[in-house]
Amino acid sequence: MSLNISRKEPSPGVAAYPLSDGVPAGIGEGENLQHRLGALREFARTQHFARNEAVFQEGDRAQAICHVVSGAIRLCRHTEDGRRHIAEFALGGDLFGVVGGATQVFTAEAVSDVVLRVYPRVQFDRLSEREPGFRASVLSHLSSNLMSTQMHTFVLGCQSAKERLASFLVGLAARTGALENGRLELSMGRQDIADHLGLTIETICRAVTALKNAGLIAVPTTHRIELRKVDALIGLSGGRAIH
Amino acid sequence: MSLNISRKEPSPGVAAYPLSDGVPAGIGEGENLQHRLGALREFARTQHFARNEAVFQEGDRAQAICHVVSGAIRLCRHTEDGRRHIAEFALGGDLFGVVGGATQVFTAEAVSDVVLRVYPRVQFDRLSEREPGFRASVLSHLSSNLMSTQMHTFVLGCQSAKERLASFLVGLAARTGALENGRLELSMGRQDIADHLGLTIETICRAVTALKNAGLIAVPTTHRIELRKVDALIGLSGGRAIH
DNA sequence: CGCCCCTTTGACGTGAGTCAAGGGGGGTGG
DNA sequence: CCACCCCCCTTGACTCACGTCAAAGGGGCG
Repeated sequence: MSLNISRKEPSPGVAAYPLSDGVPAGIGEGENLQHRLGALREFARTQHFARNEAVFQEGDRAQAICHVVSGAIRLCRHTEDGRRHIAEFALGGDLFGVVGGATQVFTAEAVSDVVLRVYPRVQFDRLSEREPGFRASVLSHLSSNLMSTQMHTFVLGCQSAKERLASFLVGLAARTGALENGRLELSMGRQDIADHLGLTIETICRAVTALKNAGLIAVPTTHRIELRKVDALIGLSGGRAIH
Repeated sequence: MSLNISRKEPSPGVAAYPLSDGVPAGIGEGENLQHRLGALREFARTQHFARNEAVFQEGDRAQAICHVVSGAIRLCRHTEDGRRHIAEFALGGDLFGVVGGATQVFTAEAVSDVVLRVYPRVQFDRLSEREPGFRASVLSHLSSNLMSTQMHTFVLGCQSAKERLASFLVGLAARTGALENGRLELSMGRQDIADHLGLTIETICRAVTALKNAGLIAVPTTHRIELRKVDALIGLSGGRAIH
């Protein structure tokens, strides 16, 4: 298995490099992890969380694999002195809680009202022991995740505020299919974006304004962004999307 | 899945599968991936690379899994406008080239003179298809990698220059066993450290000087650092090591 | 209608980047 | 064995992007 990183499929989660096409990919294996979880549907339960409610905390015993049905989740860490880092946003279709040891590595909080499909880890682990194809899917999922995280690392290490914002918007658009029509729905607030990109909320605001003034985006409402010059945005982002 | 993460050495792991729940962390598996590669020894060849020589380039066809016998490798990306990001340093005993699709995601270059043990990917893939335990090791390896990368993301997103340097030194010390005696050998130059931490070489120099003046480290030679106040360094690093 | 929370903008401060000018160590050649 | 040179590291002076602090808008909901 070449640990192939599925480099295509826009919508149902996983996509790591939405922008780089071309590579004959194929984690063989056929189905993605979300799909395969269907095998555990009898063990799953559906749960609702209100905006800002915590699903689990860093350090909690890891007991659940979560599938976002609707809404958005932020996976983050807090430091004693109040800094916060958001590693990732899980959107509709995405999984979280998969990676880690016996305890959760991140705190998971609802960005907006959220519906989750929750699978017991015990069953999940059991299935991956029994079913090689399932484990392959896990591997593929992990692999995608790793690529995304490495992308993020690059963004944080090398890019300016405007570039980071462009990377974020393009990445989000690629995940939600908004690259087609340019209409992007932001479920998270400016502070969340800031903590994801290693910037402050004021800098995010100024970067948004700058992109708007440059005609690259329009901002009809705070939580809706229209991509007006996608190519320019992709250029700014360095041609590599975050997520 | 428990995808146990910690790279913590003593790995007298027991679990039959890394996915088994609740097992005390520590790369279970008994054997790690490096060890399991022994099964492919008949296909391996040993190669030498001089300082700054490239092992492969980003975009090359991915054909090899590499095991660092001695020396150090940097895994990096370049942008058109000359920025460079070093995702990771592979030190003696580490593997690289495992993750990715049909093409390399990173450029790999020798930081110092290097000896590699190179395994053909074809054989590697074949083995992981045949041998579930092997695939489990791959998964475990990936998982470690992901945790490291997420750590790195946190460092880049939240920390100041001095904190980043402390994180780097502590992480490196933890990997090389230098936490014991505090004697740390830096195979990479200041520019490499800068590109790894998202800073400039001048900022690295100033941060080194600052830590030195604060008595946290001593710098007998450019490439040797002695950790004088490990606790303080760990405190600065936020208590979480990079690698 | 009005409150509250989030966002936006402005004015100013600062940590890191940039530019430039020395050092110093190790390898090479004489 | 010494001396020179080259490359990298270090330091200083100045700039600038981003952070901080403060205050003024909105927009949604009671």
